[in-house]
Amino acid sequence: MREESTKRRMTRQRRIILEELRMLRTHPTAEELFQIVRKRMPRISLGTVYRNLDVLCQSGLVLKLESAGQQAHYDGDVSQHYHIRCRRCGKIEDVYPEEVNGISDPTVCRRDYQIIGWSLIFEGICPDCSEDIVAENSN
Amino acid sequence: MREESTKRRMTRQRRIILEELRMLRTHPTAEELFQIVRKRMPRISLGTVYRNLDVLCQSGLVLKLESAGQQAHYDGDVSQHYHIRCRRCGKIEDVYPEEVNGISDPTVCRRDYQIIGWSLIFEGICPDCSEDIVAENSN
DNA sequence: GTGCTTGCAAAGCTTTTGCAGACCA
DNA sequence: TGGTCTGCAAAAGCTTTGCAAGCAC
Repeated sequence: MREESTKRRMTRQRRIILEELRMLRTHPTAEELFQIVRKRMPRISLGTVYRNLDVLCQSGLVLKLESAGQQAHYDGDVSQHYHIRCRRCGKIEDVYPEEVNGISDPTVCRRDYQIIGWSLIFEGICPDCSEDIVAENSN
Repeated sequence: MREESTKRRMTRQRRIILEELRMLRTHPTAEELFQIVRKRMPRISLGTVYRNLDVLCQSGLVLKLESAGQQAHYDGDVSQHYHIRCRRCGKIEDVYPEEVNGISDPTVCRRDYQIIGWSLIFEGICPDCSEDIVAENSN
């Protein structure tokens, strides 16, 4: 069965979540963003924040920074840039392309951090799944 | 109070977990590795697998792939390489340095995948935490 | 009016932890 | 023998989901 694309609606909740996230220079968790949005919409629920962040990610308007086992962080800036995470407090900050001098020598990226390591992860659709998707859509 | 370094023991469980992980070319979750190790040690518990993977990561013998979706994945190969994750099935595969032609043009990384994006995450200790650590150790 | 979305609360999943007994060095 | 480690089970923490009412289009 072909998956129909769902018609999204720009609800007040969705708009405010996006607005607030874009105003932040930090990369809040869903919970943190919930606390912020709550000031403008006291009755909004955490579940709604999660649902909307998910929709916004799928639309490409928001970036989800996943870190397994812990809380995901969200980024309202989808332009090309990288991140640095503090292994102790979990805070995530931006790293801009001009700060990085190549993946083979990434130690010189932010002078104020003690760099321990880095990871480069590509995202895509594997050959098996590509086949499945084609099969699904040919029904 | 200064943290004393703990004396680690190479128990049968720890050894087998490391052995099995090193034999795999995949990057299993704790649960998956648990199922594998279980065949050799039927009474091992999932908690033990988690605890040992944590110890092995701290020793630098194992890599924890956190930014890899919901569950953490573990890698027994700690030599320099990158990863690619399928956004549909969650599978993680290796990407070797020679396949990557620079972070500004990462689309040419694996011909058999449809690349959607990539992320570069640095890990370190932020300035605030560095201060805290110094303060803690000066007691 | 249709059907996507919300608030609320409960459920689900992954990971962590407390404890008593077991085991490595 | 001492202190680390294990198995078991319960707890913790983050995220998802079911449902009836609400709202965007």
